[in-house]
Amino acid sequence: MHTGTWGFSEATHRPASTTQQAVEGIKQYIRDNALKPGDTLPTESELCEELGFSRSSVREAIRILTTLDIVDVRHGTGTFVSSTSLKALVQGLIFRATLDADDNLETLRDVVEIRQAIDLAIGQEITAKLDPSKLEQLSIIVEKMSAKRKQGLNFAEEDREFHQVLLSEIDNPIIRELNDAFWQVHMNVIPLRKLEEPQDFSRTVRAHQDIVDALQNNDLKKYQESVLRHYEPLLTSL
Amino acid sequence: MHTGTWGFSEATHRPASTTQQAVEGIKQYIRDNALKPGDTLPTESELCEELGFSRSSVREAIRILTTLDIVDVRHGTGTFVSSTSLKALVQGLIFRATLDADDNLETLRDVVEIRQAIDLAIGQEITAKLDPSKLEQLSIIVEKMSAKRKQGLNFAEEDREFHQVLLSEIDNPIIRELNDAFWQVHMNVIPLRKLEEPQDFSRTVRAHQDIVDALQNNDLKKYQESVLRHYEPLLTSL
DNA sequence: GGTGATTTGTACGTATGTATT
DNA sequence: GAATACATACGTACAAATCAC
Repeated sequence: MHTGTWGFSEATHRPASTTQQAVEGIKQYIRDNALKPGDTLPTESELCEELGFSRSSVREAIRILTTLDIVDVRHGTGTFVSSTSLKALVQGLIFRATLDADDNLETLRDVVEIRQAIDLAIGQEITAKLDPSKLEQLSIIVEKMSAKRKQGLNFAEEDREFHQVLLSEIDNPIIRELNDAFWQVHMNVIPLRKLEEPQDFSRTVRAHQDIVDALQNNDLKKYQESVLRHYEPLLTSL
Repeated sequence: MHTGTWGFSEATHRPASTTQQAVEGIKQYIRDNALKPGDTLPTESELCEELGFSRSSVREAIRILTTLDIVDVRHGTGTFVSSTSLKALVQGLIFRATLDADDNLETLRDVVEIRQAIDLAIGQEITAKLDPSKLEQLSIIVEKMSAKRKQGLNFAEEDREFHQVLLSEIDNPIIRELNDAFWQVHMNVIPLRKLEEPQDFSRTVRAHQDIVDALQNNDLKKYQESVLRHYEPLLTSL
């Protein structure tokens, strides 16, 4: 039983649409020519000739591949191979979260729970690969966060950077991308809700500091407690 | 600083393309009319009027939303709201895996590692929500797996079902979907590689039985050991 | 079962906006 | 600024699938 790319078991073996054929054709072109991220693809008209499909079909195929972040189109310049990311996951989850934004916030809570689960799951690898220079980086970021908070400024970028540096020692790139993807979803959904209380910001900064401290002591248990404390104010408010 | 849906900080505030406007328009239409999965959207021509864009732009927008599994298009019938899934994540990761299929299998290893991490992370919730009827279901599935293995048959569907039932008690739907998404990626990528050895299949069946046993004893530690054993043959071969 | 109406799918032509040289 | 190459947008026509009558 072959189930195709989507994992369905399509009983009806309908011939793939022209657009889908074009999608597969372009994917195959990338593989055959071993194109790397940043490499240019043929122009739309060239792709039309190459694949034997009309402009419309090729364009719709390119839209699909753009959405999956497999290619990157720059107006007036050309089409390029993209370093595939989890952009589509982010978009899909943000839309889902905005659907029920008015009456409940389940999706946001789910997202935060997963961020917490990821941070907990990587605890062992993180503490094992302790790197003094990374710890130094983390400390500096927390200081910046603290400074911004005292000025009443938003420290979202520092927050993102903190978690990225924290994950930078993790071998598995997909975990790193999932981590950032859920961070993006989280931050895009938060504005739809009422803002956090000021005391929560203060607690958040302290929680980041706790994580650094735990890592400095190479203390897995304390790390996990700090992670739980980091997300606690959010989860209880949801 | 507003960063838009993608989390970028676009310095150049270029006006969104017509296609992107159409995407947002259709999303907004779904929200405004509180459409639920399965509900029909206006026809393409009606959407063109409603949004004021040409058919091509609306079509490309629909392609994007189809890729994100936000809408579902049926030829000759109409366009429907879809229950958003992680289909796009699956497609993107499968493509990534096929890129380096010939020389290495990093992506497959990364995917298996994440499956393992998810199964480990849910251990506490799983063992806490022990349900005899679910355990019964799991036992039956393992028996089916065992029977199929002895006949030399593929038991992928039973494997999928096992992990779905295992996760069915988890509250967080996104975790359930992630679990299934990574299962799909895993199974779609496996055929690109050499088949597993027969003794691995036997070990896999036993590992599933071990998981059921651990849950029957409500033994978290044994559950985690079983999960590790479940993925071990795969990870070492990668 | 067949026919026509409806809806999406494909093709092509033309004009316009955009970036590079 | 001009020329070129490219993507973007729109409109129209027809093909293919589906459904109701």
